[in-house]
Amino acid sequence: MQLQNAISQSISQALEALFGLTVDASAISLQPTRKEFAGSFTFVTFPYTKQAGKGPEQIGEALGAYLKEHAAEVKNYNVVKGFLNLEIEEEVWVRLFRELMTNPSHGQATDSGKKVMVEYSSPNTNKPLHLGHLRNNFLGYSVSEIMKANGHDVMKANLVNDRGIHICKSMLAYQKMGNGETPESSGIKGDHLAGKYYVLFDKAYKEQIDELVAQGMDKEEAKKKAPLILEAQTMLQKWEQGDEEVVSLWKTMNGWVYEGFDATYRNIGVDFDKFYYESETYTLGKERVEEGLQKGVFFKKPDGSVWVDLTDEGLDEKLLLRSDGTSVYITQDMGTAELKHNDFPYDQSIYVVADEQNYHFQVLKAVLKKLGKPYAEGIYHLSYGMVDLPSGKMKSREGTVVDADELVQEMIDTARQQTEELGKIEGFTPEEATKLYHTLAMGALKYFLLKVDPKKRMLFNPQESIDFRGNTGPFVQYTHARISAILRKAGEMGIAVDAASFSDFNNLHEAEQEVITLLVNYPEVVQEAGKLYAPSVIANYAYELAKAYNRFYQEISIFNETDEQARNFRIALSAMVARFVRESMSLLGIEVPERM
RNA sequence: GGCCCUGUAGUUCAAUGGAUAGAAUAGGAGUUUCCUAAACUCUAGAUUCAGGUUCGAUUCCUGACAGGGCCA
Repeated sequence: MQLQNAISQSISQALEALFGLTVDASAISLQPTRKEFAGSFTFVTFPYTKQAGKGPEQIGEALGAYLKEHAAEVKNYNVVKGFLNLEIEEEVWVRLFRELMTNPSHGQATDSGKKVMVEYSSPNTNKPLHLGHLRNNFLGYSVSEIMKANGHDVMKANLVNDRGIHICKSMLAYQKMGNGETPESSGIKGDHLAGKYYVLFDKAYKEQIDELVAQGMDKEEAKKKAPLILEAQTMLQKWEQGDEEVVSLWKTMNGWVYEGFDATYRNIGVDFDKFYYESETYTLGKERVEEGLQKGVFFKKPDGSVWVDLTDEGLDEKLLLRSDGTSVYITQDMGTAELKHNDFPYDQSIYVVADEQNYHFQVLKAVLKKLGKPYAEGIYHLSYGMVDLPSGKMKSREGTVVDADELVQEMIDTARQQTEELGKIEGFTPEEATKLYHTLAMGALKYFLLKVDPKKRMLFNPQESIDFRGNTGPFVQYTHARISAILRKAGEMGIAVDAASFSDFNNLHEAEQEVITLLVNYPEVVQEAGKLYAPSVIANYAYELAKAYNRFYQEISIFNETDEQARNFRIALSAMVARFVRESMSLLGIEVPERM
């Protein structure tokens, strides 16, 4: 921000004037002053002791005195050990506040000219979404919004895994046991219906295995020889040959699943600009293999399989094409990377995929680099950890999966219950109340999943995690609702929110100054979040802002203030907090209510 | 066996190499003639271990230990 730059400049000049040191202003780092000391910015003198030939405290004192004298922004200073704390003139804060008030694009970067593709969600069409998918979806959506705020042109893509043996399993079970059941006839949401048959398949398959083992067959062999799995494999072959009956069933069942996914996506508030289907892309990539062979960067083994040697990158040799000419996952991904780049010539391609695929993406990037693809450099794997339950890892086969739709519904029920207990729905129409419960439920859930560093495995405890107090989404939402009440009242009183209404105001409370500092900092936070692909940075910011405001709200009265300018300023300050709470939360995909 | 990720209060999470390691929750004590107490204030409590680099290490490096993942 400008203020920091100005101070860095002054420090640079001071170092030159006092000690004859030439230090570029951009190399001078300022940090926010810790709460227990007076001041807003802190300059650390230790790194300059040798060059200056003075002790840290001496340097601090000399710099502080010089800055107080020469830098208009600096009101006062104090030196603790080697830390120079600088206090800023109050009118500087008020001026900065007025500037951001009248700047509608504070926090929205100008067009960067860069294209960024974000692939996320990417579900299988054989079962409904679960808690892990929610982390993925929220991350993908939020990172997309953060990239937009950083001025990039963003395309959100979803690569649907709609083919393969897992779908055939559901289809086969449906053929055998479905009796023509449909989402309409059963009242079961399409994706859940497909999931039901996937589970049925697995159960029957297991029984067959047990039977074979009981007859004396080795377990591994039984897994391969069970009639059901053989049938499923036959079905996959038929699908690949375009068998009419199989393809028709596949289309029908996938159609149900898409309707189900659509409903879930709408409910959780995520969307996509483009869908890719693996059924359309799974044959791609073989041309890339051919290209690599011609360029001599891939090699063929005697059995005809194609490999790439990545040992120079610290990776292994990797299979790219089987000896029978069929492709593997990495082959397909090479193809889709090219396809995506043709569709949308990205500078950066972000893949939001779980961390079990870390190695896979290292390989993908390395292989594309070997092929000399310029877009390889822009590939970034946004890797995230599993969501664990208190009982351990989620396992679909053991029925310990937290279903996304059910979880959202539970959150909504909890929101309703809590709101009713607190007696907060007075004056709400039923529609407004329903909307509020949804907003709160999604706020709690999204915030909970996004406030944590994506890399980390996280624990989801259904009892403890659904909290509406403390460092949570609803806490931030509550702050917005409180401010909205203030703004409504100000409106009724005919007080307009504008900078002119407090033109002579200058006397800031500490709590007010803290809030302004946070507001002024918002664009940097957005930048930081973009650089790190980290919604958690935004979540922390929103929390800090809400917390700082609540302190102000508690300590300082607005409408009892007799000084009109001070009152107007506080209303304006409140309005700006509401604005940036709203903006930062929207980067997380979270809505904020007017009342709650 | 090789490679990758993660180890911080009882618990769930923070901390561009900087000060006395922050929050939340659970525990203890308070705040309502006043704009929404889903709030605020106070209190107690933690860096897995051993080396190294540095004026300074939760952070960087090496090695253990623990948890998780990937590749055969």
